[in-house]
Amino acid sequence: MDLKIGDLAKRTGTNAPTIRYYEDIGLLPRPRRREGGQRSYGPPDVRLLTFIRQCRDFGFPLEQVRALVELMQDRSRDCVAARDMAQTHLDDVRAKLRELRSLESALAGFVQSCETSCSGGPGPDCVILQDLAAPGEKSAYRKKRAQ
Amino acid sequence: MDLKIGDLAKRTGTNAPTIRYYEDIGLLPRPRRREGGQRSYGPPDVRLLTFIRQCRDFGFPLEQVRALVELMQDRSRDCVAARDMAQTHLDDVRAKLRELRSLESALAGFVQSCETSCSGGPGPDCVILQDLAAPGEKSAYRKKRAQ
DNA sequence: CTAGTTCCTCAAGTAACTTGAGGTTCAAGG
DNA sequence: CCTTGAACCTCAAGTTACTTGAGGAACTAG
Repeated sequence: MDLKIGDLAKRTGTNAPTIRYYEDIGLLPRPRRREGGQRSYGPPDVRLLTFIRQCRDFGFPLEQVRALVELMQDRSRDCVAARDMAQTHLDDVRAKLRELRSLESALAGFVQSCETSCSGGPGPDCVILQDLAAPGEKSAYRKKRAQ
Repeated sequence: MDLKIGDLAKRTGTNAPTIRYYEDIGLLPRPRRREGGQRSYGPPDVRLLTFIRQCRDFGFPLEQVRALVELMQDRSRDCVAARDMAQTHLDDVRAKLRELRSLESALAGFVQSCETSCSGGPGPDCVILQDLAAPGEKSAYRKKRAQ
C-alpha cells in the first residue's frame, strides 16, 4: 500500500498542508518520496497520524501530543505520565465547562430581555449593551485572568 | 481625574500592552498625552474599556466587539444586530458545551480505566494510548472539522 | 539626587494551522 | 502522443489576540 498525501489526508481527516506542517515540526517522520518527489505513505503513517488527530480532537496541545507519541513508542516507559496528562486535561475541561455554563445563562438572559424589553429600539438603549457596559460581577473568565 | 495607562489597566483588569494594542488596531481612541508623552485617560475610557473587556470575557471575537462598540455609540441604529450577535454567539456556546461534555466523559473514562487496569505498566500498553490510537467514532469536534 | 518603578516605541514571538504564489507531476481522455 | 485539469511541490506570509523583549525616557519616593 502506497498512499499519496491526499489519500493519507482523507483517511485521517486531516488537510494535506497540516500533514506537511506536522512533518516540518518533527511530529511526523519524513516519508520516502516517489520518483517525481511526491510523498509516499504506508499503514504505520495512517496509524500514527490517526493517533495524533485523536489527541488533538481530545484537546491535547501539540507539545503534549508529542509527549504522548513518544510514550506510545517506548516500551521502557510506564504509563503514569499518560494518566497524569489525561487527568490534568480533564481538570481543565471541567473548569472550561463551568465557565461556559455561566456564559450560556448570561447570554440567554441577554437575548431574552432584549426580546421582551427593547427589541428594535435605538442601539445604545439595548439592555444587552447596558449589561455589557456595567462592570458587573467578575465572570469565571475574568477571575482566571486576574489570578 | 487623569489616569495613566497602569491605572486604567488596574481598573479594567487589562494589561497595559493590551491597551496599547487596542489603540493600535483602532478599537480604543488615541488618548491625549502629558508633557512627557505618557498617555492620559479619563472616565469615558474606563467605561469603554470595561465594555470591551466584558465583551471579550463573554467570548465575543474582537471584530464583533468592534461592531458592538459602534452600535453602542450610535443612537440612530437599532439593537436588533446586538441581539442577533448574542443569539449566534449563544448557539456557538451551546455547541461548544455539547462538545466539552462528551470530551469530559471520554477523558474521565480514560483516567478511570487506566487506574483500574494498567496503572504503572509499560507506556505502549496503556489503555489511554490504545484508545487514542483507535480510529474510534468521530467526536463532535471531528465532525465539525469535517463538515 | 538617585534608585526603582512605570512608561515609551518598535519588533518579534506564541499556537496551530491556513492561504497564497508560482511552479511540477500525474492520470485520464481524445 | 498530447493536452488538460487535478493533485502535488516549496516557501512565505496571514490568522487571532495578545505577550514578551530590547533599549531607553520619565516619573516618584526617600
